Amino acid sequence: MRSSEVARIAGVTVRTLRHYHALGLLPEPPRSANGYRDYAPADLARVLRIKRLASLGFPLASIGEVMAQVDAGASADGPATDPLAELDRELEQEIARLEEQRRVIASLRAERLRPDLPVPFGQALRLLASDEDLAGLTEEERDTLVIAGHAYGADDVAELKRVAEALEDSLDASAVAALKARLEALSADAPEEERAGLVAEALEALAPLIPCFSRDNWLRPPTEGELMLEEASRVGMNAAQRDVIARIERAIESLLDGQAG
Amino acid sequence: MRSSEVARIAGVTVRTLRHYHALGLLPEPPRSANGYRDYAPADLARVLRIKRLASLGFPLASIGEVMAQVDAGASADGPATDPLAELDRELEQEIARLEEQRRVIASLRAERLRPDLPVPFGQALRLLASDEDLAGLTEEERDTLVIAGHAYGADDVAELKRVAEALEDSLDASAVAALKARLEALSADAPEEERAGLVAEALEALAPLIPCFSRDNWLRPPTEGELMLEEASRVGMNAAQRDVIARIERAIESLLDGQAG
DNA sequence: TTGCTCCTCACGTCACGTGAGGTGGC
DNA sequence: TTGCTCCTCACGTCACGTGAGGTGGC
Repeated sequence: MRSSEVARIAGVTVRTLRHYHALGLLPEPPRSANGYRDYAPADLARVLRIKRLASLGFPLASIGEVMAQVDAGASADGPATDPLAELDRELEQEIARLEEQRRVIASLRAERLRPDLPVPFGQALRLLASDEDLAGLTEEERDTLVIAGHAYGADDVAELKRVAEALEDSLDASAVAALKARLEALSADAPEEERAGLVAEALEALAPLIPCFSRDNWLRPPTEGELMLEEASRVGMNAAQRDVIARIERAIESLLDGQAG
Repeated sequence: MRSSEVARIAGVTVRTLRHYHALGLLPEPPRSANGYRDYAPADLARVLRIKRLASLGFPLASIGEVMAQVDAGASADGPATDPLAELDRELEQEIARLEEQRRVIASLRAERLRPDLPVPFGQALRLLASDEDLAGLTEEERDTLVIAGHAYGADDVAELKRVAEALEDSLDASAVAALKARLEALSADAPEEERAGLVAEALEALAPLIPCFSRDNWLRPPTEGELMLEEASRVGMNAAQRDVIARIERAIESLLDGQAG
């Protein structure tokens, strides 16, 4: 019979038959006088077997072997490596992967988190910033958050959450906003007096948070990701602004270091 | 920074970065004097965002749009078509497909059926033939079964099961085997007398099964698959054998046709 | 000169889909 | 001559992996 008949009856396309030929899964039938392929019922049967095994999830590359094993009568001797069992394990793993994706998606949707941030980081962020805060971020701030989301480990996120809880009742939001505005307005050639003032006021405002900070997190050598995070957070800052930030960080570090002694 | 740094920190390969460039997902950074790409923190952030969205299951081709939608602040206006919801539906369907495959595999394993036959057909076959029967099939017989498995619909399988049940208590297995042997031994030039005798004896032996046969199944016009099935079942038979089979079938058909009147 | 890092093609993967361009029987 | 069916390349899909072959700074 013609290729189109085989294809129609088997429910595949002619191209599929060619593909099976190319893979060596289906033998090339003899040609009739006009060069058309002339298939026998055995070829149809083989196509049907291939189709069924493929529908179970076997890759075509392994179906030849599976069919040979079935034909050899894998029933009696108890096959050393059961292809069905192996395939089942793979399907199980694939399903587990997809279900994990769905769980993450469900969390993102339920908590209205940014889908391009890790869920735990996004949750911590929720405690620190309102929807409007997040909507009003500059591109640089958003990129910094994305890099932080990647660089922060579980302990960093825990620290973030502690800070967030402390913030709720101990911090004066308008004071923080005022400090942030003054830092942004700081010109590159700001005098030492102005810088030192900013550092001191910032440390005073941050004082209630110091106990939340983790000595481990602050004093261990930074990872590559954390270095990139610092770089990202300083994009667009001038020398004076970087100086002030660095001095605040060093002050916090020495406070934490002193705690231990 | 260099491409290898970005790749290492982001946990991808340099080739992946090139791929994102080629897709237009990641802008080409400026080159330094030696022609090396010089990435900014914003590029790292973009790679991280792409990676995370890809890990959720978004195809790369749609991630550009998803990121734009996230940046546009899809939070306030309630996005007309939520990409996360759509993705979740697709994942759900994919999981359902894989679970169906696992269910079929579980049936095949539990009932020790041939994995290249449909489960219901294999179950019916189990009632008709023992493991040894199936192991002793010729290639032609096996191919015929495979094609039958595909050609038979639910009603054909039901008929098969009725026949199997009737067989258990009403049929003489040795008589059937003897008839089969005589048919196989029939020479192409067998005289009419011998043929007619075989037809009559076969009909007598099959008599208890006639009530199990479905008038609908036997008298409706055959499908293409059924025609191929008949062709497959006659592979290797000579003219006399085909004649005998055809006469048995016609006799059964006229019996069933008569039932209705 | 020997490594190391970067660069640009370009083919391979998986199971086919989809033309493109040509031929034989009605 | 016009359709219809078959044929053989051969590129495209998806997200990169994997060389191949060349270059620049130590």
